[in-house]
Amino acid sequence: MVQKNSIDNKIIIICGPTASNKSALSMELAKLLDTEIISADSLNVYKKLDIGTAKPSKTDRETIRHHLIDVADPDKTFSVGDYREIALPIVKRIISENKIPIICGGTGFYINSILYNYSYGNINADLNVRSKYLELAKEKGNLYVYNILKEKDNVSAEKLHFNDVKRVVRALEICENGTKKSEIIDELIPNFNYCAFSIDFDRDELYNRINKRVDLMIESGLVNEVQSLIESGITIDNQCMQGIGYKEIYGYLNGELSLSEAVNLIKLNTRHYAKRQITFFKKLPDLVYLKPDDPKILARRIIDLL
RNA sequence: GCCUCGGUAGCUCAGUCGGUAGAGCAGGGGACUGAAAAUCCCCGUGUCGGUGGUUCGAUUCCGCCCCGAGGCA
Repeated sequence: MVQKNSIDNKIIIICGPTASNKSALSMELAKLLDTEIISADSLNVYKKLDIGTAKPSKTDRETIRHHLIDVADPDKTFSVGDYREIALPIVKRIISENKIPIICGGTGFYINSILYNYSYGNINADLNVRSKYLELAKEKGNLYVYNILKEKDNVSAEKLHFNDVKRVVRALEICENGTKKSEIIDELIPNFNYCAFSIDFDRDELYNRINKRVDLMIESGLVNEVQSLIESGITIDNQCMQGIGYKEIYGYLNGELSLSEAVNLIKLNTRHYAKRQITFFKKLPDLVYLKPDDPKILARRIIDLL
């Protein structure tokens, strides 16, 4: 066990692209620090999505307490707001027990919700507003909807591309509820004294790891997992089915793709996703990049750095 | 052996009536305030198979050669 010094408000963040060994590192670290892990992953929150989300194993979860895993049913929507509402109290509780919480995950958007007091306009998702504008965009084009936003909140519109329909619609959603997105002024000061780490694989190596991992998921029964989700009534319209690995296998089971086409697509989409994650995390201040190594060694190194 | 069609970006291909070339995909970079594994934006120099010839100038026309696909013997 490692001596705990002044850990006021201290948290550890293990982030970075998919397939970079974050979970293994967090496990080692949690063991050494005798603490708990808070997952920051937009699909780990869903029950029944295990293989395709590379969810931590039962054994790992019995050894170290994990949070924000299996907190939503697959037919439900889930948002950053939901995430923060559950995660923040847990982080605070662990700190109050004089331990250092470990946030581990690849969803930078979720990590930010813990780190900063984003208000998100304090407005919930409004499915009616969304579908209204989405349909309008389909009928009359993205630019048409964008121009509506321009009238209602020009400042926000200026910051968005007219094709970025989801963000345009979200901005309109905020308008419909009285405020303007551009009037949100959040002071972005970290809530915690954080140390953030990411394992920095060479791009080629990371992509190899991704390809192998996808093959492994298929071997482990991803197709069956998707099949049983479908049998339980989940469709492509459910939010969780937007997950990489799920939408492609859905396409295969639907007869739109051959299995090998689906698998190749999963690999491709995962690579693209990893690249987006890398870009996102570049903006996290003071992120420490670790050279790839055995998780136990990396965990030790992190403790030395604390 | 003869005939035909190909050989252009990592891949699939377009194109230049002769003035050294451009799409999609891959790949790279970026954005990100309640869908984020989502959504969106930007980035294209490559002995135009090789070699001779014609020409002010050839990837483009002509000859020969090499490679691939098909056809006839």
